[in-house]
Amino acid sequence: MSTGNFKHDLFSQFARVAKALSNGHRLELLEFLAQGERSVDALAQVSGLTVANTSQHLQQLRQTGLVINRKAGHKVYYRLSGMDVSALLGSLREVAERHLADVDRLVYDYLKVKDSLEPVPAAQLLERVRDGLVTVLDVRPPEEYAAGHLPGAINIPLAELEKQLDALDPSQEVVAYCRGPHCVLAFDAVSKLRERGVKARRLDGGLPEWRLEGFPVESSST
Amino acid sequence: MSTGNFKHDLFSQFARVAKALSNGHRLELLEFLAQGERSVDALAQVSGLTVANTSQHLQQLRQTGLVINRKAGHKVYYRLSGMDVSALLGSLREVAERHLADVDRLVYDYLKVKDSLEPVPAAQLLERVRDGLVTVLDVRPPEEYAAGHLPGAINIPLAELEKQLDALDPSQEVVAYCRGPHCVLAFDAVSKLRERGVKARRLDGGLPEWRLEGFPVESSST
DNA sequence: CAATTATTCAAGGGATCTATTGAATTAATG
DNA sequence: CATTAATTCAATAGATCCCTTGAATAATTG
Repeated sequence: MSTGNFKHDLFSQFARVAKALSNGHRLELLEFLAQGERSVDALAQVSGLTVANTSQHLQQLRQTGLVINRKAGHKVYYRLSGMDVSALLGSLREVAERHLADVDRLVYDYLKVKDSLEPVPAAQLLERVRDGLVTVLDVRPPEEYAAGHLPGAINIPLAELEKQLDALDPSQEVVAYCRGPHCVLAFDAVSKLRERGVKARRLDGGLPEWRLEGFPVESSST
Repeated sequence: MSTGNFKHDLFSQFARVAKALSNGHRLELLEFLAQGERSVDALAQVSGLTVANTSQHLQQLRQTGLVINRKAGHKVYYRLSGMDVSALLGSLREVAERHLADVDRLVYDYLKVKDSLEPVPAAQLLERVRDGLVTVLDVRPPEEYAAGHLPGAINIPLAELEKQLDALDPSQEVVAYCRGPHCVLAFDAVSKLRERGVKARRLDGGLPEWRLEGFPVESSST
């Protein structure tokens, strides 16, 4: 009977994919890649890993089909192989948050205390942008903003926020977002804005989650 | 700055969950558990693993919150901790099938050749059952059927199928299902039925996927 | 063509994972 | 209360994973 072998082989393949996700550094790399395409050394910089180490992790991700790369000049650019990878990461995040007490506590301690308000659902934000009611604020680094952002969003990286407060219309509510549901940038931005008396909330999820819902994404790259 | 530590800790936790999924045997155990609650030795039997080994794998799954257990008599029964775990497994499956050439080939060689017809979507099956147009056939072992099955489905394990052909109304189309999208039982059942001249198709997905769509599940256990 | 930049390759030690074995718990049974 | 059944625990060897280091490969630049 080859059916036993088939099942075994199939599950082994699924396990390969899970194994690629079974390392914190690789998950972090994937979150960066979910913002857009990036070169190896750019990823090494933002993740704080050695270049060689980054390269090896990326190759593992590539061998399991989670990312693909292209060579341009003497740089190699990696990106997610599809939005289904973002969906998988979202599933993983959700299960971890729901069933691991450690995660729940971490999230509560570091994030929830900073923002007791409910985040704005993506669909609702879209409506309110159409009606001109809110300013959408992207607090990620400019490279990530350039690679893709919410339509009409303005980009003020967190570090610049205090200096550029006047770029915001004080009569409008601000909705801030960054890389994903657990990215601290948007939490910090919202809390800073509120201290300055600006009405601010967080988007529910970051750019990858917005994309996954099928909403339009603007790109500055020409 | 504690934000770096927070991110690191968080991704490490996500990685723990992925690590629990990074072994073929554990994935197989999870697929069995997605059918319903089962004891350790029942799982050891169907998976072909040692009892001690099965127990250790189950404990790893438990430590990452993917399964929970309850003690009854001197048996311990494990089950999935939630349907989000089924959803995560589905995501993993989908990504693997879409991006790993090996999986695509495996599935094609072992399954697609057996059933060139498109499977029936769950929603469509529900309609046709209401109209009394189809016989729903559950080809899993009786324990799994007892733990939960599609409303009105009859249970004929694959091995019994030839003997019990007369239990099927020959004028009706049969829709067969089993444990999931890659479970061979339903594929084999459909092909056997067609050889006997019975009009047969497969359900798209198994019981866990049916549940995930929010459709009703019947249970024989009293 | 030599020098530089970005990435990959190769080898190593230390840690972690897996399956096996046999003993230890725990709860039911006679 | 001794016995049995189901599960877990503990210890072990072999495999795999992770990071570091230093060299090798390509593509670009002067």
